[in-house]
Amino acid sequence: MAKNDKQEMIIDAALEVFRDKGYANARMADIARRAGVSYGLVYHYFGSKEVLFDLIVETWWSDLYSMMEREKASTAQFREKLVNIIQFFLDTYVKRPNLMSIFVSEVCRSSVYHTKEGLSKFLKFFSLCEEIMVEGQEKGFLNREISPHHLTYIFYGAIETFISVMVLGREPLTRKRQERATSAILQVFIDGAKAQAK
Amino acid sequence: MAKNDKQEMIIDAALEVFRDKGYANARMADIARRAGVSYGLVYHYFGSKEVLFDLIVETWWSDLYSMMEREKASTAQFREKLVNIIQFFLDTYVKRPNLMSIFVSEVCRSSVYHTKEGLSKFLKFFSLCEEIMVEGQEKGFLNREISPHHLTYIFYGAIETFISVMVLGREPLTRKRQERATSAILQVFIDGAKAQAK
Amino acid sequence: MAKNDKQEMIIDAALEVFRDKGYANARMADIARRAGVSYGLVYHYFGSKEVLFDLIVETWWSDLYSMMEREKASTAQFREKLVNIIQFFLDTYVKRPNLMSIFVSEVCRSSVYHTKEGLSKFLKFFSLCEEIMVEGQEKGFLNREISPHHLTYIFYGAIETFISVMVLGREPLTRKRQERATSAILQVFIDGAKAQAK
Amino acid sequence: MAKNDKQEMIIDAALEVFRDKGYANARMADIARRAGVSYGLVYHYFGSKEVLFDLIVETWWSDLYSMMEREKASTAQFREKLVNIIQFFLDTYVKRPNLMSIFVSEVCRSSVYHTKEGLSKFLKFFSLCEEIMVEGQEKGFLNREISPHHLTYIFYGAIETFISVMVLGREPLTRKRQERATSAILQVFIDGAKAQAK
DNA sequence: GATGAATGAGAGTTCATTCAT
DNA sequence: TATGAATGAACTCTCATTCAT
Repeated sequence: MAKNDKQEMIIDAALEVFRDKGYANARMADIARRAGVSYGLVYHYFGSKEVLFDLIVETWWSDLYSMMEREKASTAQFREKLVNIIQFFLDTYVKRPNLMSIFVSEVCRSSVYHTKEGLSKFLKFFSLCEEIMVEGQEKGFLNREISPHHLTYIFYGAIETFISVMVLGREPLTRKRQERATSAILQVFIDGAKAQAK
Repeated sequence: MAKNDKQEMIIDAALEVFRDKGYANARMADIARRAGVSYGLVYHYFGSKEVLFDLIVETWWSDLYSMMEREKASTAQFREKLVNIIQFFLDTYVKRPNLMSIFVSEVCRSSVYHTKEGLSKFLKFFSLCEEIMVEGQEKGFLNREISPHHLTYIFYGAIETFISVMVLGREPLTRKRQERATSAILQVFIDGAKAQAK
Repeated sequence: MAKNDKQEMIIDAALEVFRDKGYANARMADIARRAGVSYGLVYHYFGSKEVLFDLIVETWWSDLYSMMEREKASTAQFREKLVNIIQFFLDTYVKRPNLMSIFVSEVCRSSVYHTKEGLSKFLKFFSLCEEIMVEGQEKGFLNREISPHHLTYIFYGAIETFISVMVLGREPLTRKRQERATSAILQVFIDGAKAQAK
Repeated sequence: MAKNDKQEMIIDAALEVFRDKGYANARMADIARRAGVSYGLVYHYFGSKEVLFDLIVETWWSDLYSMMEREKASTAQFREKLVNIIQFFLDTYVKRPNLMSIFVSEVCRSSVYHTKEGLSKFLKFFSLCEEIMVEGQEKGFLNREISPHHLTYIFYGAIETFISVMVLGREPLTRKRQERATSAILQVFIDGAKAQAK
């Protein structure tokens, strides 16, 4: 108990510090101080700054892949799958805002992160997303003439930009805003933004 | 001549080093070495790492704003304006790949960058983009029921994700791919990704 | 123990290095080397060169003020108070020669020191000294027609010049010399230097 | 003409910069900028920072020695000689305040200065002063029982402290204050500060 | 005479990490 | 488990000085 307590306090502190300062400017001493432990203990449990960071980021990827695999295997309607993907991001923003911030600010575009094995993490996600898009095409929901790559970029780009704007502005996300965002993304992605014919 | 030569060599070297290592891990000595000058000279001309970085990023924002203002004021068809915005990003990727990389990796999501006045730079861009979306709604091209904020996020998110994937994968961009990407974004944004009725 | 040992070793080393090279030319690496520790440890304990220097100088001011307050409050004869003030400086020269050197060379006239809050430190000392001079006037020992400012400058100037000459010449101060200096200062200050009438 | 103009502008600028920042923190670029010339020209004329500083300080010593030699050789009354010495310092403070500031802040106590041949400069001055004190004793003005060393320290210490207080406080010196300071120093030095018998 | 581009030794400081206790 | 003293590589930045023009 006590052991897990301290470990979790360190991880929580790390989430805050990485969010506030970014990986490069986060100091182990900051993390230890915010967790209320000595920095020796951070090393005792986590070995290095990089390991601690990777551990945190790994929980994100792991959750993301789980969700994507689940949707891929699911028998739900295609539209429902898209909704679930959008909701996953928005829910994570609500429930684990620090993790979401770190993903946006330190992972999804960071050259530093990508010098490591980071690119492959993304490619795996994109690949899962593409499979779902292919399924949408095969089931007759999506236009077969548009490449699944492109579909993925547009769909994911919309979500990521939404999330990023909220992260950067530290905006709260109410249930109502969440629904409106979801439906806006879906509507444009499926039906386009053009003016409705009467 | 000689003077501008050296200054430009330093800026070019900085573009490469910032692209490769990111702001935090870029060393002034790297930049100087790659430019073939002493690091004293980098300070002679640019004062500090931060100033040098800001100078580079400023050229990006300045070009971006110019383009957006031009499109806003233009009398071209709405669809044409969207095409021009997309082309601006793709052209910059082709002509100034290092600048584009830095924007993607160090600016558009960097927590470090956003602790400074960075957020306002984005808001200004989004605001210009929204004005164009509003124009599209007023001219009857775009659905008035979707908020201009949302339209902006979706449109820009698609572009940014395209660019990011190319940057991270260091992919070349042929004219043909450029055209296909443009039309994919436009088609989905305007008409949606749903399967075409026969 | 060990902790205080190292801290004191660093302070002692700093006293030597600041004395030998002055603040501006003292290198933190010198201090660390002379203390037999890494320079990281100097920063661990003292944060910066300036903090370390200020800490040292503060001990001087603090001791000086304590002595002056003590004399002010004392019920001793006025002449005795002057003797005690002179003795304080001479004793400090004997017991803490490095501190005295630093005061003479780096504080009492240093433009660098005075750009900080240094001037006020002096004014406080002068002010305490003046109060004692006023007391001397009120008790009928000192000539009321001479301004307490002037009395202070002359009295203190004599002491400081004695000390400075010893510091600059690295002269030893025997008990006997100490007594002769004290009585010379007192005699001239009180009775003047003019030839004695027979 | 033009040549001397620039040289003098550089020296004047150096006086200001050395006064404001002290030798260690004065930058050649500051001096050049304040003189309105390139820093290459400062080197062209003066060779190095140290040479420039020494040149300035040398004018002080040279003027001081001239005055002291003049007084030594003079047939004036002893008291008059003391007055002239005091006046020399006060006049220099009025006419060349920057030079006086530099002497007080950077020369008279600076350990940096004294690592060079600085101490001998002082000893020469003290030696001249002592000769005058000896003359005072021999002519029956000064008490023969007080060592000429001590007489020198007390007399000079009074002057230096007066000057220092004005320098540090950047106080103006009116003719009236000048007279009062002179007579206070003289009175105490000759007759002492003790209360006058009625 | 005059400029300022160019150099690079050198200094302060940071901070991840180790390890004795 | 837990601490924080201790280390030193690494980095940014300064600035006196040189020298081609």
